[in-house]
Amino acid sequence: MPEYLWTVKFEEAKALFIESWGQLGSYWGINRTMAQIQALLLMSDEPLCTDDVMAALNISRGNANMNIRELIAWGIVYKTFVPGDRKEYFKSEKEPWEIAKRVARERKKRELEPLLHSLQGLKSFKPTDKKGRELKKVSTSIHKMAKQADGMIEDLIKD
Amino acid sequence: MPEYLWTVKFEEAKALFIESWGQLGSYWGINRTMAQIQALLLMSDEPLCTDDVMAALNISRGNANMNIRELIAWGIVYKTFVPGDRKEYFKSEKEPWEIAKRVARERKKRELEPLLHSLQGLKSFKPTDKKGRELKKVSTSIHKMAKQADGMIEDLIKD
DNA sequence: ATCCACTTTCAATAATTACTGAAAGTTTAG
DNA sequence: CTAAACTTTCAGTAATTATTGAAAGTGGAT
Repeated sequence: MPEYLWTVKFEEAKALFIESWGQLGSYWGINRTMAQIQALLLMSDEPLCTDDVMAALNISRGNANMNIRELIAWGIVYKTFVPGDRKEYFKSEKEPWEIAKRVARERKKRELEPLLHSLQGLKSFKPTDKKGRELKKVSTSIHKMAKQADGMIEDLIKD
Repeated sequence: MPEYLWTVKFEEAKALFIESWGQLGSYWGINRTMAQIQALLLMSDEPLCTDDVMAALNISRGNANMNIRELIAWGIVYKTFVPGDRKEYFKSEKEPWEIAKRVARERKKRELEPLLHSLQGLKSFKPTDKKGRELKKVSTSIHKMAKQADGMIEDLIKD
């Protein structure tokens, strides 16, 4: 088989994968570039440096740097060092389940917990009329559901 | 207790609830206004019309109309009619679990299924070198995880 | 047919969010 | 110390997404 054939196929496959994963980013609640950087690292055997990422995805240094830091903050990308090189290199967590858990943990912290806190605040509201009772009822049942979801996620992500 | 006290408290409680639910919208993957309209309907005993929603949330007719239609498309808000009135009125599904299921179903359809389709396309990629094998490995394991997630959601949302 | 009471659409605009690139900051080697 | 190699920041800009409001559309009543 001539080399150009598999080469193209590999590039296609790679592009398709990065693109798909980027789209899925919205499902995770992370932005497209961040997801694409992660996809790139995910399929790369060796760690990549900032310039590699910039070149592969055609993005600026600032953008690359910011999103890589964010991925590190989410705990799904690690910093590594290549002997004899001063540059920082990055590699992705490769275990899908581990990635899913960390994303879930982070989103819980950023989104679910603040909601639980607000709903908690509603507990001190004492209804005195029909509308008040309705609000009370709804917020209580949502509070319960949110706590239940929180518990489910908690179970899911515990180490 | 003087009336202004509980009145203010009800308004505060209501605002807090709408605000929180709106923020949570991003967790669900729906936009802020849409989530707020839903919160408003959720805590209202009687169905509301477009003008009620516009007034309560200070939004334009077009915006209200669009987002209400979208909520209906997601299956979490219903159209109802008030006898002797030509206007359309809307009420929310009130059962939290039912809402959660419908949101999950819709997002699965819009986001997870397209990803599964893309990953399916990668199955025809036959790696011929190290990089290719790496991509193959990663995409296969993610395909598996996505299918597993799909199955979990499928179970969760089945009637 | 025409008016009225509503609903829908959509081009223009506003608000938000993401990205760039150059300048400032940091670290290491010599 | 200074220079070089690299990383971070951030004001400006671009791209995307949400919102407005007026005009067009719909359908029932007279």
